[in-house]
Amino acid sequence: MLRTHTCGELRISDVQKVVTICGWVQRIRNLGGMTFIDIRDRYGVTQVVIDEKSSNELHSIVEQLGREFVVQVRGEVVERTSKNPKNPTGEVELRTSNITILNQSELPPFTIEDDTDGGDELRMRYRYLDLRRNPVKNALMLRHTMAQEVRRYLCNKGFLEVETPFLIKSTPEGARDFVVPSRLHHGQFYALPQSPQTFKQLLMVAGFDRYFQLVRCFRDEDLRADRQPEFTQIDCEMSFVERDDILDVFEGMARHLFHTVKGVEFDAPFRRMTYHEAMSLYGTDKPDLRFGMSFKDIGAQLKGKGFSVVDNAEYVGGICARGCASYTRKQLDELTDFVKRPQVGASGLVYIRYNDDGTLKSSVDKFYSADDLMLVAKVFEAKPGDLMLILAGKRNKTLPALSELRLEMGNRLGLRPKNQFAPLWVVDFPLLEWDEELQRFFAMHHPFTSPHPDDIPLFQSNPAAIRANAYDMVINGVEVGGGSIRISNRELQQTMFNTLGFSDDEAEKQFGFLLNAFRYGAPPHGGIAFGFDRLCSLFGGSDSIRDYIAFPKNNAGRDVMIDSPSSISQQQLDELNIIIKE
RNA sequence: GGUCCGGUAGUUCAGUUUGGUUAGAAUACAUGCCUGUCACGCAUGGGGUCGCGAGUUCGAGCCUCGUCCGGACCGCCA
Repeated sequence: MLRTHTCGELRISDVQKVVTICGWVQRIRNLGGMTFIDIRDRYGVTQVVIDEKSSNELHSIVEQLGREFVVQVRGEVVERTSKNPKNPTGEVELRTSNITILNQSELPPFTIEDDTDGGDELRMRYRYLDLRRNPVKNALMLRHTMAQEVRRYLCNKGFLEVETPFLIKSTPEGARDFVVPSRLHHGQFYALPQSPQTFKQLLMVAGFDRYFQLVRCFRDEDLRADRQPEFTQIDCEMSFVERDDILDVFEGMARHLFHTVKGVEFDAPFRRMTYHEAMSLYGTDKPDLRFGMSFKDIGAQLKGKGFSVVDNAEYVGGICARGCASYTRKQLDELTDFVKRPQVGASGLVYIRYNDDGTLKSSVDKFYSADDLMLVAKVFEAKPGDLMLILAGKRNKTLPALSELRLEMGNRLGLRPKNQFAPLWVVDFPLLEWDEELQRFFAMHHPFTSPHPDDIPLFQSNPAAIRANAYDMVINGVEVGGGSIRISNRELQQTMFNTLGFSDDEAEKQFGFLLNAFRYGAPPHGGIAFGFDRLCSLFGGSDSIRDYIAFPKNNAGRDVMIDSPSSISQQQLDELNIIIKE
């Protein structure tokens, strides 16, 4: 070893030891008579001191040093005369007689500091330098810890980690596949898995009754701050279980992670909310329960008073923002502009202000008497000082818009602190979604999700009303995981495919391997998959998952460091029998 | 496929509203001074294809069009 200690471990108890450390030059402070050099590695920063009495040879080496030079420093650990309480190693320093330059460094394009001067693009291009910075390094360390704890918990519960193939076949439904041309089979292609869904079901048929995998998944769709084309799932499946068995095991996993990684405990069981309840109370299937402000339907109180926007609306609902009656005209206009943005899509905003003196003032006083408004205030259980915000319109447009408004008010009122966590299960999702454009049903979760047993007759009469035996874990408004009890019956699976518009032939061609497997004794099974990158960013208190991935891609799906994707040679194209269309 | 924002010193930005002398600041870097700094301090200095191309104009960092790159979002993401 070129070192005896890391840059993060020397303490006052090490005084008088002669040690050797290796690391990068963080900063040089030359005070004339004496020079301080901060040496950094993964573990911390240690100060090296060189004084006037040192040899000329040492001084000439120090003169050559620059930022990010890699050095080996040998010296005696001494107690500092002026200590730095901000640094864990700040009570000691290394009095050196010997510095070896292991490698020089060009001047890096941005400073390697917690608050760097580098912009996003530059830091992505020089990701290996960005990874030297504490915030990014700590994010990856958090990810490591979480991966370890996931494995420890699931291993203790008897889960077996099994790897599944990456070169598989393209299937319809769901996201766009990444595709890999086959050289050995002209005109044929592998696809990269969007998830190991069918393989983990086959593992259940194989009798591996508790499976998990920390696995890369690939989806060729446009990116967002919380979406990468390749991302990691904690993928799990269990046999001989019912829904609540799975919820119990994985609520346990979440608790284990919160306990070991964040020191956070939850006394009560995670709240369980039906999809229907989540939509009507919060306008979304992933409500942020760090704060209340749930929706109240006030159609009954407001309709029939001559205000056409409300009278013609399918849905009239609102939220009550406590203590916001003092909002100025400007603030109310901002909120109106907010809900009218195309991304939110409401046509306008009605407010009712409950003044401190007990009177009510609204933007629609023309249509409503004080008594009318008081009835609304009663529904909201509003008190003097509160502000009621109301939207009206089509139900499936207004609920999501009101959800956006609720989150915006939560942000404005500071009700969404990063270090508070509100987990819940959302259950009883619809099995199917009707696509107006294509005039067909799509599986809301995926085509292997089993319907609620009571709802199976509805396949004939009203498929849209079928509830799925599916569930999501939601934390702070983020869908961190989701799963379902699967169909393990060949006939029911075929009914499902038929409802989705597959002919028997097509189903056989696409999913024959699974249907065949179901001929040979498939156990009842179900599972769940967690978005590991999202889970990490949630634990780390960040909205972007990119910091939790060592080498992420930018928002156009490019890796700007290695410059991919890129062209390939004509020879490679020829081997693959591929012609690029101009 | 679409909408919006940005591209000026190594870096982060100002300057664009109203076209006009030598394009600024901070930081980084270099040199000098400084024996307890830890965002060291002080002084001095170097550093620019104003993303690229075309156009308008006597004159373009600034206006117009195109294009490339980056960021956020909508669609999309079972």
